[in-house]
Amino acid sequence: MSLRYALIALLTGRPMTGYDISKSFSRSVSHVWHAPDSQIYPELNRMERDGLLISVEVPWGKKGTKKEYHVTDTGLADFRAWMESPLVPQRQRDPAYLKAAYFDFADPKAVREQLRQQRTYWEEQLRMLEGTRATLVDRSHPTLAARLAKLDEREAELAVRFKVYAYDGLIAHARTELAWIADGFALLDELYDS
Amino acid sequence: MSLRYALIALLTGRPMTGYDISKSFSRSVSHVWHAPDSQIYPELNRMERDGLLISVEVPWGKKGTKKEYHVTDTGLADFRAWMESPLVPQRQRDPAYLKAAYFDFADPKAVREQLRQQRTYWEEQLRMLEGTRATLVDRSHPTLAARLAKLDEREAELAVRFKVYAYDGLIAHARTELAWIADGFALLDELYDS
DNA sequence: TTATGCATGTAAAGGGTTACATGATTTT
DNA sequence: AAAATCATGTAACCCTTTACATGCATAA
Repeated sequence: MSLRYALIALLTGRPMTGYDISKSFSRSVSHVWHAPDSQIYPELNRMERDGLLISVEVPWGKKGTKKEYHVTDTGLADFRAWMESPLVPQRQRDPAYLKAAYFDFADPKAVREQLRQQRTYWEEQLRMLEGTRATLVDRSHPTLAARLAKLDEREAELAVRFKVYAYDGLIAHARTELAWIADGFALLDELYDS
Repeated sequence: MSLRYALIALLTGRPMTGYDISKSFSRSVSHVWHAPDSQIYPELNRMERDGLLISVEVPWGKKGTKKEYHVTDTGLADFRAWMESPLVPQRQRDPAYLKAAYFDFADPKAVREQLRQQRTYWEEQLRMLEGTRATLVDRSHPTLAARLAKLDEREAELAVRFKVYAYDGLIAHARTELAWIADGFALLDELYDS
């Protein structure tokens, strides 16, 4: 059910087409939420049916049109209600920890290779998160900038600070993963090499 | 697909019934993986059909029997293959970060209440994780103890160290969440109270 | 004898992934 | 003229959740 709130959140910045949203979801927004096209378009239709969004037909090229989605008052009220509802704790289901607990079943070389892949992945994540964080701080992030234009300075300050706060959480998480991976290499050295 | 490997992992410790597994999944094992009864029993049947497990009928009470599942050689080979296969990075989809990025849409009082709930949840998680970690270190953890009985000291050392390593990752994660939550309270104080 | 625990599921619905499908528009 | 981008989906499958269903065994 969170997909629909991720969509409303995005659309509070500016009206977008399904395609725009899809692109956002494969770029910086994907740090906070991800969904493929095939999930986005049907959900937008359901949300319009439920009155959370309205679509406006906008000309595209010579003959075509595209649908730009706007958040309705109902949609915004729904979003606020969700924002204030208690957060259901996520169940642990990360294969990385499951695998780590049973590393003794795998060849140490294969384990090292996996740790290297994980390290590369999280280093890249961290780099992107820090890059996006910087664009939030200097207010150059496109979606954020669009939203800030509609707000006064006090409101803009809040919007920016909370987004930076969310990114700080993601960055801390990435750094924790990297530290754990480094510990993994050290453990392998201790258990197998010496 | 990881559920089946979580099940094999558990069953390498000792043969179990679906009920035993279900109980493990709602106790300490849930830190690493979680699944409800309704997912476990059908999956065990599919795994037996696929030759990864065999079930042995064991008497239970006067008339009844229960099915104890054992990992087959095929199952173990499959598990090892999975252990050495590359880890697919998990897509980010945690509502906590999504919400945090839009805290300006919610009433500060409601936000504080959510942070309190999150803090309580993670404090409890941390307490449980540290408790379980201790039972791994002193080898009193029941499932681990059962497995260690079948291993020599060198193998036992590896099994224990990797499990502790996995828990260290989970503990670091919980601490990172708690630090982030504390930062959230500080941010609210700064933005709304002074 | 009543409550708790042990044992094993089915059914329906929701959410997510992967693959496929199609056509217009803009850029090179 | 070809390639990249914009635009909008459908279909099938898989995994997970929630709710329901049933009955025996053992301990208080």
